[in-house]
Formats: sequence, structure tokens, C-alpha cells
Amino acid sequence: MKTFSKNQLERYPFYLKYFKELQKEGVETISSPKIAKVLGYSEEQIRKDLQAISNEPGRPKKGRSVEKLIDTLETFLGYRDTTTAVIIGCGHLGQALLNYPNFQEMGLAVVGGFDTNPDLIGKEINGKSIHAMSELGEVALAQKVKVAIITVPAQYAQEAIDEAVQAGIHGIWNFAPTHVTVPYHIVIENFNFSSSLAVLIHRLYDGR
Amino acid sequence: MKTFSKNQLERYPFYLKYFKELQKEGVETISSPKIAKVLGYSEEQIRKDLQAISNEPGRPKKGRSVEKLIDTLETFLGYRDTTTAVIIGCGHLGQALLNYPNFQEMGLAVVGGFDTNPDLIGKEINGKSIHAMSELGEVALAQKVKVAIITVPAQYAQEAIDEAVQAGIHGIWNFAPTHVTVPYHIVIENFNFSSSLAVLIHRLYDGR
DNA sequence: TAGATTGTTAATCGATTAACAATC
DNA sequence: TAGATTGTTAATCGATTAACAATC
Repeated sequence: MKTFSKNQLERYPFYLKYFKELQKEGVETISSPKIAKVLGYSEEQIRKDLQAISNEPGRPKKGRSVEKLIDTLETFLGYRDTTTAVIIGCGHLGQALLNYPNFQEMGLAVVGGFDTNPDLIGKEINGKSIHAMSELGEVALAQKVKVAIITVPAQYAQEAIDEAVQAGIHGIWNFAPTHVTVPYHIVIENFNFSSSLAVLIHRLYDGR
Repeated sequence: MKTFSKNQLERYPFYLKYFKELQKEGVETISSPKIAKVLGYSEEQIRKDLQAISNEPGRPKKGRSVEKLIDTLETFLGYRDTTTAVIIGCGHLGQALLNYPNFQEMGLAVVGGFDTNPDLIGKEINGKSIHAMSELGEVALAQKVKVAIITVPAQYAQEAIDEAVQAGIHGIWNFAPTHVTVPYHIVIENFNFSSSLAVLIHRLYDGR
């Protein structure tokens, strides 16, 4: 089967965003040299990326249909399906994510939050309830929750993730800046401020 | 000169976090086989990573001094210096970042926010003022701002970044889920929810 | 037809892993 | 000394780039 590298997967949302802009402008087809100019990837890479997910070839001299590309990308990225998620840790960052408007169009339905702080439990944010951690298993089962977004302080991240796994959740999106371990069958993606900042700061002070 | 790949730079904060835990437990030296067990990188990679930033060799049979590693990493990552930053776009996400407690220990001093919404301008969040966009140049100059954190909606990201560049800011940390362009000499790091989510969702639904 | 763009195959590049002698 | 761990050099692996014939 085709495999996709992390870098490659990370590029697809940029293509989609760009193609949607083109569609809004009424552009009907797009070629890899033109994409290359705007997004800054090489033509060859763009052709490979789009070939890997398309089920029909591009047309020499024309390129590919913007509409079909959008369709293909949205399907490939799972935006046409709904993935149910909860947020564990409803501090400032967790609350911001409960309010984040873009998850829905990405097919991610955040259905609620969890916290240990009694002052937060029972509150509603953006129409979503904050529950006690003890209710996680029950909610996860009832709502078929697939993803836990971890926004607790680093020192509680492992514990929170263990409870999510215990509750039958298979996907972990970890925002806590620390290494954690998960069982073999669990998928974890670290979304790490400190890693991203390390890249920025290094490039900034390192003369390129 | 030594060069560092993005992947490599992204690993360093995980090392640092782990070594700080070891230090708290009173562990004095650490070897690459042990790090490999915990962080899940290969021994060889760990040796290369640590060699690349250390100015003295590790000791056969012992490993490296935890204290020295922490010192080296904090210096390398810029945590011992202060980099001044502002947040452009003070919606939920921007406000959460104004409140984010971990930036300080990473050497990032967020000194204020900027927005176009008159209801927000003049407010204080976590002791930091929200200014009108028109004040960006003045504040950037006065406070020697090095980094602009972009948390505006995608359609305003390019505009916000152009203004940051105009204001003399050289580092852009872009949280908006869209491609933007910057002049040659400006450093940009995209921290993109949709890219990270794409990786998670693909791995989750792809039998791996 | 000519030219732009495609898809494929080969070459290059860079990062990771393996092998192993050196050393405390 | 023996053994664990190091640093270095070579091999492998995977991703990106280059080259080019095919095609609309």
C-alpha cells in the first residue's frame, strides 16, 4: 500500500487551503508549476503529492481540476467524515480549543471537556460541557470518542493519557510539552510548542 | 558550520524535559541506551544529537552529566536569553497564549497583544496590554520585539505578517492555518493545527 | 505542429542506523 | 581485566530533485 511520510501529510492541508482560494476566484484548473510558485514546493514534489492521492491523472498542458482536487483532498484528510474528540484539561489553552472555530470544517467534532478542577466542572464553553474526569469512560463510550486532546500541564500529561486510553480512546493529540508513552495500538501525535519554538529560535539566531 | 535539521531541533526540548526530571530524582549521569529506552529514539541518534551541541565528550561506561546536559541544552535552545514577542490576534487562542505559563522558562517574553477589535484594545490579559495594530511599529521598536505570534483568522494572516515585518520584526510564529509569504531575510515557522491533525487522522484511520 | 505539463525512472541528497575500534 | 558505553566511519534507507519521454 501507499505510504505517506509525516512531511507529506503535513503539506496536504496547505494545498487544500490554496485550492479553495483558487476556487473562490473562479479558477478551474491548476498546474504544478503554478502551485510551486505560490506554495514554494518543487514541481516534482507537487506532482508526486497529488498523484499519490488522486485516482485520475492530470492533463498535460492543463494540470488538474481544482474542484476535483478539493474533493480528493477533503476526502483524503477526513474532512468529509466526523471524528469525535474531547479536550482533557480546560485551562486557558483547553478553553481556547473548545472555542476554536476551524475544527469543524476539518471534520473534528469537539464534544466536551474534562477537568479535575471543581470550579470548572459543570460549566459550559461554546455550548460544550466540562465534565469531571471520572465521567470520561462513560462519555467516550456514549459519544464514540476517537481522539483526546491533551491540554493539561506537562506533569499530568501521562496520567491524563492513561485515563484516555483506559476509556477506549485510540487517538491522542498531545499539546503538553513532554514525552509520554502509549500502548502499541494507540496513535499519538505530539503538537509541541517547545519543539516548534526551538526551530524558530534557532533559525532566528543562527544566521539562517 | 554544524547544521541542524528541523527534526533534530524538535527533539532537543524532549531531551531537556527528560533530563530535568532525572535531575529532580537526583540522577547524576545518563547514558544513551537509557535515554533510548525512555524517549524511543535510537542510541546512535541520541549520541549524535548530544555530541552536536556538547563541547566535551561523554565518558565511556558512564554517559554524560545530567547537569551539564541541562546547561548545554538550555543555552543552545536560547532559554537562558530572553526573546521578546508579541501576539497579533487576541481572540481565544491569542488570549490563551497571553496566559500560557511555559513561554517564560523557554526564554520567550510575551510583552503584549495586538488586535483590530476596539472592544479588546486597551484590555489587560495576564498583565499584558492589548494594543491597536497601529501601535505595532512603536512597541516593536521600544521593546526590541523579535517575534510576532500570529493568531488571527487565516484570511488576515498575510496582512498581519506584512505589518509585523514592516514593524521590523524578524521572526514569525504562524498559528494561522494557511500558507503565507515573507521576505527572504525573515524567519517563519508554521505551527499548524491542520497539518498536525492531518497526521493524526491519517494514522488513526489507516491501520497503523 | 509546437509547447506546456504530465508521469516515470534515475540520480542525488540527507538523515538514520549499523558496525566497530577506542576507552574509562 | 572485562564490560559498558563512547565516538567515528561506513552502509542503508527514504525523501527530494533531476532528467526526459509521453501526451494533450
